[in-house]
Amino acid sequence: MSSLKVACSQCSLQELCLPFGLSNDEVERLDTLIGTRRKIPRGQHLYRARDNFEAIYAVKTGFFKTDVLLEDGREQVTGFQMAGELLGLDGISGDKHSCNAVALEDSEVCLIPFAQLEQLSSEIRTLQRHFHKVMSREIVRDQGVMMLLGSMRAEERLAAFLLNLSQRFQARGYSASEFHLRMTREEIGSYLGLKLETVSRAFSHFQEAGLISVQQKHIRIIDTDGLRQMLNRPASP
Amino acid sequence: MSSLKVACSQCSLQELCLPFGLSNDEVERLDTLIGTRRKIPRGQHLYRARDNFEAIYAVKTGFFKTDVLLEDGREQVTGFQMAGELLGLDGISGDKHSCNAVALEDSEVCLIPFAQLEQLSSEIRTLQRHFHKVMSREIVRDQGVMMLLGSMRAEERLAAFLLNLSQRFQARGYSASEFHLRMTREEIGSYLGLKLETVSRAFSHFQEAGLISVQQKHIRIIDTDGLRQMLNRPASP
DNA sequence: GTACAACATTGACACAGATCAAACGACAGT
DNA sequence: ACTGTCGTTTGATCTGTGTCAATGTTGTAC
Repeated sequence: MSSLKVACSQCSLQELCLPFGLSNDEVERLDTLIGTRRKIPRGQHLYRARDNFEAIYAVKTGFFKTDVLLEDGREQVTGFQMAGELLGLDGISGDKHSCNAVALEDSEVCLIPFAQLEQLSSEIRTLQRHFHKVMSREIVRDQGVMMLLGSMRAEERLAAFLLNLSQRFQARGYSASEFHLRMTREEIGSYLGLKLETVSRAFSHFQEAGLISVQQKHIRIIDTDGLRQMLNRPASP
Repeated sequence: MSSLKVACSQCSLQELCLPFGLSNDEVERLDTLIGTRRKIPRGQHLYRARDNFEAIYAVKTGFFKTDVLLEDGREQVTGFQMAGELLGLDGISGDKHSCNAVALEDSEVCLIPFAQLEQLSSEIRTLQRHFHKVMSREIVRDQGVMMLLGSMRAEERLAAFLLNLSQRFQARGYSASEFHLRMTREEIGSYLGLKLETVSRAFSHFQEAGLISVQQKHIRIIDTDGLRQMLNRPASP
């Protein structure tokens, strides 16, 4: 786990990440606080539930999952995070992390000491505002996941998941229609409240229907509108 | 919808609400910002999805639900809020509310203009800190709901729900073992990702098992530990 | 190149919870 | 007290997804 100097002002993810909306001057002040980058090899934890909380993390490169474990071993994946997204907001409330964050591929994160971030955000209005928006966006995202888990059927969930990934890849300059899944069917299933076999069958079915093409972890979206129409389909007559 | 002057410094909910941890002086500064209280009769909306966001709300008395609606009419209840809890944090991210907030009984809320709250929280360190904790707590709560919806069986979900309500009533000085549900079976079901019939059957089953007594909306918890043991029960052989 | 381990697909069957339906209870308005 | 409405309970049946099991595929270590 090496660490090196890094600067938001040089970072191509500015517009997706914490510095969004800041002036050049302000980004430079943010730089003074974001001291180090950390490499997390695939499979390793960035933090674990019950670890002390002192910093949040911005994904610089790579891909993470967050999950919560029940005593009996059941796992719930609560999210997948990609470049520019923040990790660790769960820790603020109780000074301990409440979930695990695991790298799904070799990744790098920028470490943002939280006490200093609070200090700086009380000085820089736009930073404060943006940080609040980021936290709120997380709450809204969670509402969406609840909708998905509480009211949608298996194939709707998977369609929503694929469309969401597609849109996030696109926002990062990657193809919206072709990408590589970093997570296993089991992790997708855990996130969507389904078993891995159900996920696999839904993939196959989408492929048969000509909506996507699947080869293991490689996904190509052929018919985005068709996928969208999979949503809002309560029952199937 | 009447409005009247109100002060945190006089409020018995201080310890559960936004002023938590503030000094007397600081609470008085908070008073200057929390101008009005609003009465919301049962069944009325406090706000709706897509309403402009300008304030958050603290529940002074009463009981709310928040929900998200899909175009096809499906509803997902995303939470129930009681005295001292904040409503509206979802609106910060997009300057519009992303869910509906409905009073489940005649209620009163304190209106907290958000721009002013941000201003004050940049001046009062403990307020800033506490506000961040409140937002983070919401994120952690949502993780719990995801766990519930994604990995638990019907009776586990209901047991978790009852224990959660019980604990929150207790924190407000009410009985932990005896309370009145403000929501219908359908609303509970929507929150828990179940149909109302399943909720009703689970209540009946808990009653037969001697864990609780149910008479319509009146609940008495007889065996808290028994209820707790309903959790962490993956499968039944 | 071969062998192994991890992950993915597919099929057959089981079951938890959904759906459909009927009856019951509580409460509000007359 | 009577009636209608809304919410709840309970039963019978159906079905989407889980479970169990076998086979296929990919990537890695030797």
